[in-house]
Amino acid sequence: MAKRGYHHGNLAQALVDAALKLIEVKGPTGFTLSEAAKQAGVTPAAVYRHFEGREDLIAEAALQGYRIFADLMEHAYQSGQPSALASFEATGRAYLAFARRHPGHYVAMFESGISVNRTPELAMESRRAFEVLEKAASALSEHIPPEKRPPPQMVSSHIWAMSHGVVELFARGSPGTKAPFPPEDLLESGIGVYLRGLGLIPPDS
Amino acid sequence: MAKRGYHHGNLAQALVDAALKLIEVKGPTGFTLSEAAKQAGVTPAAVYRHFEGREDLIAEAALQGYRIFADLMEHAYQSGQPSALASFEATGRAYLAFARRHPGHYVAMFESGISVNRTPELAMESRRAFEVLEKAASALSEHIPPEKRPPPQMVSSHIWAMSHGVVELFARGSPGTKAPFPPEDLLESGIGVYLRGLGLIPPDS
DNA sequence: TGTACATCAGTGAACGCGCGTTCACTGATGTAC
DNA sequence: TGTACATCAGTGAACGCGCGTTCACTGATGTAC
Repeated sequence: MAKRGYHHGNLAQALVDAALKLIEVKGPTGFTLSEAAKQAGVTPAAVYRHFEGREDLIAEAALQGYRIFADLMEHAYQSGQPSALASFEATGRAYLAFARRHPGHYVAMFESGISVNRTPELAMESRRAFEVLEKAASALSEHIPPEKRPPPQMVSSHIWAMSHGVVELFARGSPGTKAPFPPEDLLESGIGVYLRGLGLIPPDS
Repeated sequence: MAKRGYHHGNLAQALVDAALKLIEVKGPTGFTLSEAAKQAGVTPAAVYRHFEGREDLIAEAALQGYRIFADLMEHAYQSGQPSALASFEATGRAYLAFARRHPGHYVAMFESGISVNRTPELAMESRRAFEVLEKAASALSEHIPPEKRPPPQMVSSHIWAMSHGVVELFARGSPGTKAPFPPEDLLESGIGVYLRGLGLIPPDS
């Protein structure tokens, strides 16, 4: 990162970092290639030495986000072992923690409009992340009597939806929406009620 | 709407409609004032006879969306009366139905970046919509023993989050995300599990 | 019913702007000998 | 260790574009008499 005069040293990553900062601050719309270049102390043309163009730069930011996200989810899953319930709850918390700690990445991944099928690598990393959630849901399902057991993919979809909804509506400075509760509490309690509904937590705990 | 030569007749609404169509098709980013004007068969400058500018046009589209949304929610709430449970479930379904039937409005309201506090009218209509959800949650809470009753606003936040998450992740042609289940089923079942978790539906139904 | 005129709702040309992208270039770096 | 040279990673000027917005204008509409 040390600037050595003419050559930058690590421009590619500096551009990604600048892009992430811009996306975080000004939204996916506010990001421009020129501004990111300026932020990195470089001419817009220099970007083309490292990326194919604007879209490609966002895609790289998203890819790095999915990598961090998947790692975080996997780590959270492991941390709850061998309890299926603890693992599941940990991944839910990890989702929100990621969104809060890496808002630029989160927006690049979910709101920038880039398709996860843009490159095989991107598709792979996003699958890796969500497979953790599905695996956690699957293990959890084992504790439900088969006749009233919903498909694990449905369970993971529910949790994903609630997590994403909490992030979008309450965790960000969403315009004009004041959060009635801390997002962490909201997600925690929401998942709690949900798990109780699955019969996995005693009704009066 | 009939075009009477020089004068348009109902240009303001035609512009809103064009904006909604554009937002629906090309996302909140894809919308431009010029394009909307062209769509309506009019010069960009003509827009300024009816709106203060680009933002004002989006705000009007969002306002109309909140009006429809609030009406729909209120109607759904009424339709479930006098059962608190039926009312609650109906409002959840109405949320998703609105998002599907009015995708342009939905995006203008929740993804265009316009603040709900932009005008008092906008703030009022959005409050009206979400107060229905809170009222439904409140009535529902009456059926829960006080000592294990969560704050109604928390319950409505949970449902709002899950609804919004389902819409964003599974109901739209979200890039690269294939829906594992129909969004309607996903939301219905998710709310079902949640209500069971609140003890409002018998565990084995 | 017919005419004069004020009001209204458009036009079309022009603006300044920042954007993404291209191109020939050049200064810095690193390697072969 | 020193020099020649290929490669690399930047520059800076230029482009065409569509954007939002402004302005003086003009044709259409509707009303008073």
